[in-house]
This record gives sequence, structure tokens and C-alpha cells, in this order.
Amino acid sequence: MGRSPCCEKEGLKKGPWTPEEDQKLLSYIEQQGHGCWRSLPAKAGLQRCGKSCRLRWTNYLRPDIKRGKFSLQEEQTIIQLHALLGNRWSAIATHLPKRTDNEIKNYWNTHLKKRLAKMGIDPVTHKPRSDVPGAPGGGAEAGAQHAKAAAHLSHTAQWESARLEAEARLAREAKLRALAAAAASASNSSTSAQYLPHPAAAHGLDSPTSTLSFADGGAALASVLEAHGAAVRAAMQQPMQAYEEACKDQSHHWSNEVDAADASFAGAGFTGLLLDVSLNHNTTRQAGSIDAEPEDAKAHETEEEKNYWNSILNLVNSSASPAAVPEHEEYSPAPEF
DNA sequence: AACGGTCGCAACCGCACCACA
DNA sequence: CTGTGGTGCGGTTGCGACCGT
Repeated sequence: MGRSPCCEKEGLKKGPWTPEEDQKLLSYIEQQGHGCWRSLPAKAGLQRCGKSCRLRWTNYLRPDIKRGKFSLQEEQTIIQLHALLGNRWSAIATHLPKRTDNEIKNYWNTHLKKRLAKMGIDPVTHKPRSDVPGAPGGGAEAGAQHAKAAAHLSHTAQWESARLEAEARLAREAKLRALAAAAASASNSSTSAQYLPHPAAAHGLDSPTSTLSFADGGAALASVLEAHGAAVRAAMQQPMQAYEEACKDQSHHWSNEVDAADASFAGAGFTGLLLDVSLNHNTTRQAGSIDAEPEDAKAHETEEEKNYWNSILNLVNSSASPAAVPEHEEYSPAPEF
């Protein structure tokens, strides 16, 4: 149906922002809050369209944005989440505190995608490419094993994806409730609260561009679960049930196809499966002398990684009532790692 | 030093979704 | 129900920085 432009193109500045423009936007938002983006430029004295202002604020000027080099753990998280979610940068950003979706997207496109391709891993499917010499899974036996692991990973990814969807849903709901509560006490709102994206940001639930985050590895989610337990459980049941339906058709096939991978899954869990990929990734990087890191640092990050995923999986699992958890073994609570 | 190619990042574009009148 | 405005999101582009010759 087509839409009118977000603003009159005539007379509006485009391109890089100057420090003066940044200062104008920053000081205006700090004093007034952004309010309606479309009307903001005129009020703030900027020759920009509202959309440009919003992007500049969201991706660059906000005080709660971390800039600079991505840590190894952040890289791993991006790769793992990309394997699960694809190019859903905002969803990925929710799991990387203080990183914007734009930054993650850029980092993926300019660094990680190329690195995976160099390793012989298809950055789209996250599966080894057989046409690359020396790629993982090159041999017949290794290939079969990898196929099983990949099949299981895909299987598990569906489950995890459903969970992430539910997390997003419940966080949105929590946000709406919080906004309603904030509206009730709007008369005494402070300026700092005005430019925060939503009240949940006050307890670390915020991500620079998204409505959902687990900045402290799941504690924020825990608080949401605590506050809205019944609604959360109801929300959680939907994707779980949907996935259960899908599994009814597939479970036999899966159980035959991926039993070897399941064995490893039982021992190492989903995190372990992913970490296995990540550790191979690290090994390759070291072999290629790219950002080589000491072994103990790597082990430390691995432990953190396990804890990170454990906290998410356990929190989500604990939120679902026992009756809501399907009996299929794949839905059993996250294994202890 | 000059030039051309490549890389990385900020910013833009356009579509999709949602809320609301 | 439909049209419109506001915003979110992912893809793409433009340009400066960097690097090799």
C-alpha cells in the first residue's frame, strides 16, 4: 500500500552526525525525553528527520551502550544465537548486554561470517561445508557423526527457538505491565526515567535496542517470572505445546537419527553441544594464530558460557509448571552440566 | 609519496508490525 | 474494518581508514 516518507526529504541533513548535532540531541533527550520522534528534530533544533535521530540515539548516543572490541564470550554467544535464530539481530542483541543489534549485525557481517567461512562452516546454516578441503566433517565417518550432531542441533534449536520466542513474549508483557504502572505514577516521572526505553531498564532488563535482555545471565528474567508467574507459565506453554505437536511426528525419526548425538547431549547438554562447536572454533583460531588466548582464559570463558546457558535454560524450565512440560524426554529439564 | 583496493562502521532505506482513531 | 502514524527491524550503502604495491 505504500507509505509516505517519514519526513520531508527537502532541507533535511543526511550523512554523518556532527558533534554539535550529537550534543543537541543528547541534551534534548536528557531534558525532555525523546517523546515523539517525528516532532523531536524541530523541538531540538535539528535539521534531521525523526528516524535519523532515533537511529543515532539508539545505536550511538545512549549512555548504556558498550562500544569497542567484542570479547570471545560475546563472539561465541553471537555465533550460537545466530545458529538458533538466524539474522534476528534484535533477538540476539537481547542476550548481549549493552550491544546494539546494529553493532552485532555489523560485527557478524564483517568478522564472524568471514571467519566461519574460512573455517569451512556455512555461516548461514552453521553446518560444515563438504566442498571445503579440510573442513570439519570431511571424512566419511566424521561426516556421518557431524550429520547426526547437526540433526540434533537443529532439533534442539527448534526447542530453544520456541523458548526464546516465549521469553520475548513474556518480557513484552512485563514491559506493558510496567508501562501501565509507570503511567499511573506519571506525575512524578524523572527526566532520567523518561529517556530510559522502559521501566524494566532500571533493573538491568534493558538492551540498547530491544525490549528483552538478560544482562545478568537470567536474574532479570527471574524477576519477571517472580512477578508474573502465572502469565509466564501460560505464555511458556504455547511454544512448548506447539513444539510438542511437531515432535509427535518427528520423535521416532529423531530418536533413530540422532541417538549418538543424544548420548553426547545427555552428557554435555545443549550448551555442551554448542560449546563443542565453539571450542573447535577456538582451536581453529589458535591454529590460525588469530587472537590466540591462553588456555586458562579459554577454560574460564567456557565455564562462564556454561553458566550463562544454564541460567537461561534452568530459569525457563523452572517457570513451566510440571504439567506443562511434555513427557517427551527432549523436554526434560535442562541437564546438569 | 601516490595510488588503488579492501575493510569496517555509521547511517540510510524500505518493509512490517502494532496501536489507535 | 480500514487508514494512518509511530516504531522496530533487517538489508544495504557510502565513506573514511587502512594497507599493500
